[in-house]
Amino acid sequence: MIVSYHAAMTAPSHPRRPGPGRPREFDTDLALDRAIAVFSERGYQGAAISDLTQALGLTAGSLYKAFTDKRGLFLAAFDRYVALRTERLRAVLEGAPTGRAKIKAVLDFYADSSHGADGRRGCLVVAGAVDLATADPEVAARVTGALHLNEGRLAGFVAEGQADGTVALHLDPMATARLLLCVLQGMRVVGKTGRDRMEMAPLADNALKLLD
Amino acid sequence: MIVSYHAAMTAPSHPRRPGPGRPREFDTDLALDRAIAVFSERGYQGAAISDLTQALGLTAGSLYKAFTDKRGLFLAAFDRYVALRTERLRAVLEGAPTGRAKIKAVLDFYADSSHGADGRRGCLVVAGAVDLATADPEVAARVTGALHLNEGRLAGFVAEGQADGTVALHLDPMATARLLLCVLQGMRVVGKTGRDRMEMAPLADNALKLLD
DNA sequence: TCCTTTTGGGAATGATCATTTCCTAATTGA
DNA sequence: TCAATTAGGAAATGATCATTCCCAAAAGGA
Repeated sequence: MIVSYHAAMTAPSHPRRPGPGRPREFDTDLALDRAIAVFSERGYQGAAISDLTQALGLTAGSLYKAFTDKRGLFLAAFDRYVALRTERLRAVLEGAPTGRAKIKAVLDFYADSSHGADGRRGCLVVAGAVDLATADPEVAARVTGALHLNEGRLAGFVAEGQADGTVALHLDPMATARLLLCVLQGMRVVGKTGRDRMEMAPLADNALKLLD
Repeated sequence: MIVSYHAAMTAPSHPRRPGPGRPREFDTDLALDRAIAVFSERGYQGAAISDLTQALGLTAGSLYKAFTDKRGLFLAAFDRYVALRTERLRAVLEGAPTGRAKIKAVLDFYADSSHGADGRRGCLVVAGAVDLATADPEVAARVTGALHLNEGRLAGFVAEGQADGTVALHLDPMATARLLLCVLQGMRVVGKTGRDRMEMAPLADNALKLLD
């Protein structure tokens, strides 16, 4: 019997329809949250099933019944990671009135995610890019998709800023968005070496110069 | 008998003193060049010894006699990678007269390394950061060292640009260097998803706005 | 020439890993 | 209440992996 004292990190997936059979005793989202941490820290091949069963509090049998595969678990964790980050980003974006303010919020969000223990843990998209982009076409497609999603969001904010007068008109929204994307992903790489807030936070403000 | 048709990628390591015993039949630097490619593409744990022996054209016995360990091979490949990149960077820097021109050269160099097949292959420093930064303190120290080396170089160029009038004086050299470092490492991550030159090259010019 | 040393090569080894299997338990639906 | 279905659990399995061992070969030094 597994008892979850901590709820999942929010963003519940589609609730399971009851159906026949013994009900699942663990919270899938909570398990995926922990899988995200293990895969982010150790990489895909560096995360052994025994590491995962221990971190998720599951036996190998339950893990395989729920997620088919180590690869299936990674894909589920990846999808949840992207959904979770998207939701947190949306929350952070709520107060931002202008295109520039939205880009500032995104930069702050990534600077915050890239320092201290969270920074050391790293980004699952980056881990997927490094460990599986050349070996697993389906993971590669998801990594590409996640980056393009981000790039598109940023391009939208640049265009929005150009419309509201907070971003220079001479900039190419796509090229600027791609550069901002590099700044964000670069923060995640640099953050893996353990930087503090004093080092990362100022990057966000300085990067805004790219919008002038 | 192993015959090397291609010389190593330049930057020979310290030549081996002859000593007694059967002479080594393979070129250590060439072998390391190939190990760099395998580790960069597949990550540390994703690169099996059988992958490495095949790519290096060595048997497991020879590999272990020369490099002790899989870890030892990775460390040797890492050191060679950093040395090789440093030398190529130095070459690219030769024609650059001002601080700004040097930073432009660095950005161009990374944009070039991050597109096409080389971009897909990826950066060994990024791979080390993702796969081993939390698990292997010695590798973590080398990754940190490589990034700090780069950061310090960039800070020097910023200060140089401030002295020669090509970089704005109000900028903090360290903070600006750290932001440029994020741009560079971010290019390497984004490049893993297979971007072409048209996408990556303009990033270098646009990033120069950070120096105004 | 012979001894020492180091390498090349390939098979053997032992560990680790991902996955499966089998049994028990807990549900739903009839 | 019973059949069908699904989950929990732990041991077993088979594959893969990193590493070692052993032997033949190629050098230097005495």
